[in-house]
Amino acid sequence: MSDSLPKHIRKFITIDDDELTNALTFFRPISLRKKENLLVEGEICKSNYFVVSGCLRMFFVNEKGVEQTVQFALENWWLADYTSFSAQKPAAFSIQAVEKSEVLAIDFAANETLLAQHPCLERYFRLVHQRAHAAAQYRMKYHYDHSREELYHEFARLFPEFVQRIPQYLLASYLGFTPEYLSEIRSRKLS
Amino acid sequence: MSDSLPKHIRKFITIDDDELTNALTFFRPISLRKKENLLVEGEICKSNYFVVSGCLRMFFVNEKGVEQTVQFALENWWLADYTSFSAQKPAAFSIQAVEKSEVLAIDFAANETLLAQHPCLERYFRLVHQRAHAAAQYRMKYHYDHSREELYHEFARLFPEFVQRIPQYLLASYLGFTPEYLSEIRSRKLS
DNA sequence: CGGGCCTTTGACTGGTTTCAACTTCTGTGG
DNA sequence: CCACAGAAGTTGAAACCAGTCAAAGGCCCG
Repeated sequence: MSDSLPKHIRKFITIDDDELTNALTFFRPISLRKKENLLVEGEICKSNYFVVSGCLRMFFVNEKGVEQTVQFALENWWLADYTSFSAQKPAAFSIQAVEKSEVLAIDFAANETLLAQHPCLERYFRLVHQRAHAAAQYRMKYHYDHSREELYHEFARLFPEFVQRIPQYLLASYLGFTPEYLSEIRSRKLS
Repeated sequence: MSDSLPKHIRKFITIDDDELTNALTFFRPISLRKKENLLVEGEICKSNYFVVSGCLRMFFVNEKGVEQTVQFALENWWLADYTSFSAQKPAAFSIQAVEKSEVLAIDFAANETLLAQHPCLERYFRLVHQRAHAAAQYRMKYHYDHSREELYHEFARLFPEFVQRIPQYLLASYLGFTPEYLSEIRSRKLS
């Protein structure tokens, strides 16, 4: 198993070696090929996923049958449909690997046991969710504050390597517009 | 002090009376008139706020000088600029009372002490942030899935009493469009 | 009773979508 | 290693959703 999760945990809390080692036994490694699914809309989101390497995306299919990407998760990010995971009820989203990926999964029940046995991890997950909450507030601000075209330029400025890494139609989907329009924006910028 | 916070805490965790009573001493009650500010953009978000009664909103001022509301908080919701609160750096948002409100505030330093003395509250805040994170995922879905007009009808269907309670221009701001357009939507529905 | 804020209405504008056709890239099997 | 099929990206024209601006009307609160 990679050591990226223990390293990530220690960025947020202090925890001794024995307890950390034991905690890690609750996680299950999963290897994914490109486009392989971890969760399909309508199923129950059984696990919370930590990305060791690669990239996941969460999406849903809208009324017109088009896939709308709502979130990406790169290395060291957690991802799940938390409404589904928390209540163990059907998910509104699907989760899929954008590229070949390694993730660590923790099931709902294992998660409860883990936190009961190692209460110090409550703090870790509190900080992880608080950070995600903060990020969601900023993300809403970006959407309110910018036109679609500006969203693209902002995103490309903030995450230039990521823009290279993923296909354009996924980026367009994430930013909330059509691949055709993204194509137009890009050609405009070149001239 | 109202008992709404202890009740809320006990919806999420079990905690004995003494510990809960002591924990409550860390919070400071604040009364707000309509339009009174708790936080102004550029200041540091010193506290996390729990709404006992009334309604808060978080907003920023865009390049055109227009206030954009990104979030409301009703009874039993927590609100803060969590980027600013976590790092104690200048806020990107302002927080203001929409109507006469009673809130409980906990300062950054008091929050750290509270959690150190009462680690069981890490779980409470973990669950609160996880719920907020889940809500943010659904909110993004709504924005991707619906036109502006549909957003209004969905919102009015889900929170009819709230639509009555707040002025239209704030609702328009929250849904991401202009008061003029909201007015047009409403007149269309009547005929 | 008055003033200012909120809401409504209408004409015009433009950013973005839709649709369809075409080109380029990618990967998989022969 | 090449060929080919499907996926991804580009281009352009027409349509539309929603914003902007300006002006008038309603309503709350002092």
